[in-house]
Amino acid sequence: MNTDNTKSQMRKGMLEYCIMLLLHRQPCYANDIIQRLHEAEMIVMEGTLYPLLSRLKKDGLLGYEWRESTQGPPRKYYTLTADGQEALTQLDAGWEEISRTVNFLKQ
Amino acid sequence: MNTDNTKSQMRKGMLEYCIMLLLHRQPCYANDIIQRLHEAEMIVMEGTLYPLLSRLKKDGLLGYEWRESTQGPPRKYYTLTADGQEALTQLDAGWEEISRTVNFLKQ
DNA sequence: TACAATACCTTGTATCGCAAGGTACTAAAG
DNA sequence: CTTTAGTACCTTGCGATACAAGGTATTGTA
Repeated sequence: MNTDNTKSQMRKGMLEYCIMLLLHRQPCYANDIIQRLHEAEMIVMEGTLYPLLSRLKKDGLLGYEWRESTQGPPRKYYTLTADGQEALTQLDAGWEEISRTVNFLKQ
Repeated sequence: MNTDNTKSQMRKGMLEYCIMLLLHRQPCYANDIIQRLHEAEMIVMEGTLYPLLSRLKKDGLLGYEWRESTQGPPRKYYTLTADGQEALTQLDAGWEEISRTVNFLKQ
């Protein structure tokens, strides 16, 4: 079997939650997010992250501001909006529910 | 925002894991699975479950046997194969990893 | 024989993660 | 001034999945 694929599927949707958890603490730009999630043992690809950030921005959950960089082009620093905070609260509940379900099934 | 969709996405892939956790304990047929997962607060649709069971069967993770029913047509009772047990162990590790990641990000 | 209940399965749609590739800006080297 | 390397942002095409809706087959009862 290809458990890698299944594990990848298990991460689906979790990414959105993890990114919002991250931005809840501090503004980040794309490479920040990739690196910090990597430290948390969650691998994210660029091709996954950018469309996700754009979607959350479009849904009003994220905002961003441009900041200059000393070593290259300017960066988009994303932050949680008020709606984003509220959505995060609901996703916290969703995570708790999944967690309860798994622990219940595992006994 | 539509957090329902996000929650649905968060469950993606988890379903496979939860079903295997369930079958690890006892053989079940489709409606058993739907009902037991419902008790564990995880909603599954028929149109989701049947293709998933077929796929796991095809991958050699599940086997099944027909059993007569006193109230209707016979039922397919699915069980975990040896390969399925092994895959379940790997998925346990995957779940632990995700769980660690989320808890790390939540501090 | 007709009908309802149960059980299994298929098709079409939307969404997502990912690999690959592309564009634009900055700074340093020639 | 031009070229090159590095950084940052974004898009396209593909495979996989959950779900809604609809279909088929078997059983028992009226």
